[in-house]
Amino acid sequence: MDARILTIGQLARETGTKVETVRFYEKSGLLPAPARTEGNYRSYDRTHLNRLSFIRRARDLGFSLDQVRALLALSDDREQSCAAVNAIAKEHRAEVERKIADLQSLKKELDRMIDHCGCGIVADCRIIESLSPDGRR
Amino acid sequence: MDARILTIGQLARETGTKVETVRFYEKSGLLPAPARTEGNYRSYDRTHLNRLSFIRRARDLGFSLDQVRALLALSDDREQSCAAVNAIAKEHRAEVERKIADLQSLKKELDRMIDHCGCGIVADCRIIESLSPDGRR
DNA sequence: CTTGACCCTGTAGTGACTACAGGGATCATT
DNA sequence: AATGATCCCTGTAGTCACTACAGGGTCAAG
Repeated sequence: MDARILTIGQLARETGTKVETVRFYEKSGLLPAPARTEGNYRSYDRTHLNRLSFIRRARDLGFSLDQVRALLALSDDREQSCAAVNAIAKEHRAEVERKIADLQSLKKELDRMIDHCGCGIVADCRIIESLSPDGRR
Repeated sequence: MDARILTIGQLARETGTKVETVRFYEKSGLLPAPARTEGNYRSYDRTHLNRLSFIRRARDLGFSLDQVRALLALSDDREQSCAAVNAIAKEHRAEVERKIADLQSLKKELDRMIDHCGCGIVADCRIIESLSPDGRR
């Protein structure tokens, strides 16, 4: 067992996290509260480092904190079927796909607005016009 | 001038907005505070209806409230050049493009994870593995 | 001892809403 | 006039995932 002990600042730096965020995760129940030094400093070991890395990785992939929470619980039970893991990941992927579709549709509308803007004065502005009810203001 | 007067509920329904959101926009300074009835109900006219429609439309297109605020100010000055309007819209479009690219990259990673998941038990789960530091837990 | 960096807890803010709570107003019906 | 349903009011707090202080303590090096 790696006996390396880390302060919160060290843990944060190693995982590309802010100190405040680490404390937030602890408060949120995602990261277990660590032992403390005599000076009341948090004292992290490799277990915490691994867990925080997992959390950050999942967050970077856009999983919500609740999804991360569920994934962590699942990953703690190694004999469990990974069907639930799969389901979470697939639902998340579906959501990402929806967001992409929404944004692409949105971009098309913005393209239309911008490409039709002759850019003279506001009174003749096609962007303002298309934001206005009935294109009449 | 259309003399039609609307309550907040009517205004909200006509613009697909929640009553609370209308009050929020008023508090945020986006929508001017309307006259009041003797019973202290808000009393909206067509000007407000037009303005709220503009706000909703811009919000639907993903403009931030500050961007909407700027667009409203620009649209109130009809002799002004619409270069500033154009700039706001283009910046927003660029942001949407960035988001799309991010999400597409993210989706690729999720695809990779999910497609490699044999889905047996957690100990062999490729999703959990790819979330874990060094793929070793 | 001093200094600078880090740590602690608690609180509040971000952006854009959203949801109460408690109480008043309005309208239609009886 | 009473009643019930619906709407309105203000104020407060919550959502999500952080983020940024404020005020004070700890640690290590000089």
